[in-house]
Amino acid sequence: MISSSSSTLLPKTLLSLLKKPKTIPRILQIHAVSITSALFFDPSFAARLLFAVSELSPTSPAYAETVFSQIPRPDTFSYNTIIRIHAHCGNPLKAIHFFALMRKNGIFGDNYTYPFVLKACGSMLGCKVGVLIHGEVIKRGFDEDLFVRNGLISCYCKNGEYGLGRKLFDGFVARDLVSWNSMIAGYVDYGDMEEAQNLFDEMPERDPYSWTILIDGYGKKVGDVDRARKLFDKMPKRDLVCWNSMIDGYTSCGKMDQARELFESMPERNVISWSILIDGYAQHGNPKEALDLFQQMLHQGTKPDKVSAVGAITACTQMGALDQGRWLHFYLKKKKILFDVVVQTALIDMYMKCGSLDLASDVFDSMCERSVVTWNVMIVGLGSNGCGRLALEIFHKMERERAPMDDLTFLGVLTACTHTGLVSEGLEIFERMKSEFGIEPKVEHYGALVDLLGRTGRLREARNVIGKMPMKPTSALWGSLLAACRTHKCVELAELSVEQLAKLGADDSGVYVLLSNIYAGEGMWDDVWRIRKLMKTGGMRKEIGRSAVEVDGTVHEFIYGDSSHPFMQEIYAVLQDLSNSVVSTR
DNA sequence: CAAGGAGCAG
Repeated sequence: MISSSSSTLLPKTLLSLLKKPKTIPRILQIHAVSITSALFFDPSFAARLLFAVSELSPTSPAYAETVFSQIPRPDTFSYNTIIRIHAHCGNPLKAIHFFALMRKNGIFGDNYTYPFVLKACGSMLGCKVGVLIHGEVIKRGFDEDLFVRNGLISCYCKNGEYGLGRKLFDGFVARDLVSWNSMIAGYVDYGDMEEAQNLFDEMPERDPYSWTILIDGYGKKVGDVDRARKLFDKMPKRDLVCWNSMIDGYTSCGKMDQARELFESMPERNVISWSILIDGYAQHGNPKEALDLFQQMLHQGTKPDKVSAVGAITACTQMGALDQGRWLHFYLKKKKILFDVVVQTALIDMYMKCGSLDLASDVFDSMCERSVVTWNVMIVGLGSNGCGRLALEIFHKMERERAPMDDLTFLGVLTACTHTGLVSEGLEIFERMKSEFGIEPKVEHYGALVDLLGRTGRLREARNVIGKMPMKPTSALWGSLLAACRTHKCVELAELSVEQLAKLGADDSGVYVLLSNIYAGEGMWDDVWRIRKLMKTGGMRKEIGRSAVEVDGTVHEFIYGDSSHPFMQEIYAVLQDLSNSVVSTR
């Protein structure tokens, strides 16, 4: 038991306590005062503490940096430790930064340094830095070290230079399992399963890593999940990771039954196994099952992490299940699941799609860090809830804060403008999109522009947008022009749209229904009958419209023409009321 | 006086 400290502990005592990684978080908390004074009095204490922090899982890079800054004259070991932490936590730039700092201070590192640095290069910095490091490795005589050499292979392979990796691999006098595995992973990453399989067959011995690389490759890279399964069944010794990988192979191609079967027969599971399945159900249109599974996971005593939490939130979003979403939000807060940008963004999206603008805004306002996705979700959410002005406000806030934007930001703003009829504002932003923000409009943006103009009756301009856009117009573009023609009664452009849709092979029943409605509206009955006949001979049928909503935890489904819902009368009364009030506000 | 390279969820 760690006693709560009234007196200050000596650095030596603290260090002996820090030997057990599991208790470190508590020690950091309880003995914060002692640690501060130890940092002050014992010059080597910070270095030891830094190492202790690096052993934590999850590590806190921010805390590690604070500790690092307390080290008076960091040696190679301390630099290695801070570089390792950052490389491991996915901060490659930071890792390289400390590598550079080390060099600046006249320390050149040892053969322990390079594998960390190479990992950082491999993950995102590109192999140009890798090539530089390679030169450095040779210069310092570390090129005989297998750890370093394997690090180089993986760095090259992860940057698409698998040829360079292979050259290194072939030149090895000695290889170990990791050399083989790194090379095979390189081929799999590149999508060359044949070469990967060849190497795999040539291997003198294999471990679960080797098998998993191939299973994962067949399952996700090439979608040959049956081949992956054959390998899986042949494996002599299976570990947790390869089970998860196999399950993920099934979920990523939508074979949820097989995934579930495998999941049920697992000897042990971790939070990743649950997350894979939860997310799989959420991604493949079975959010109810995803939520059930999430509950099962809690029941079974597995603590959810950020990933599984996001999966469950997404499932709520898809079902429009506000109550369950709110409960989840509350639960995550209570259990102190880390709230990062991704989780919070998922919550905003959920609240928006459930129509709860206030709760969404609460989360948004409480965030100290926001990603592009966060802003986008906010803008899209406000727009689709009919608050175009508010969406524009968020966009302008983004501008003021110089937050990075992407194409989805603009798509969101344009759509928001369309829904609220803010034509001039939308046009202005479309103009500035390329000139000021340097973002090239895609087909979707032109589509939004056509919608924006079309819905307010500026059909000629909408048609000109389609005519002048730099890429080939898609069927969706003609479709929205057609829809606009229906609202604003323009037979000529409607016929043109249908003609173009037919050329693109996108003339489904809905298209002809629209056209015949337009004819009917203009009293052109001959044309109406012509279209109806055309539809009948073409074997087309109107698709049935349906929607679903959650109330008090129950999901209600509505199908066009179906009157089996117990509250049908009341529902229609409300609808009548709503349409009356819409008419009166116009 | 401690440490490194390869595989699974977003």
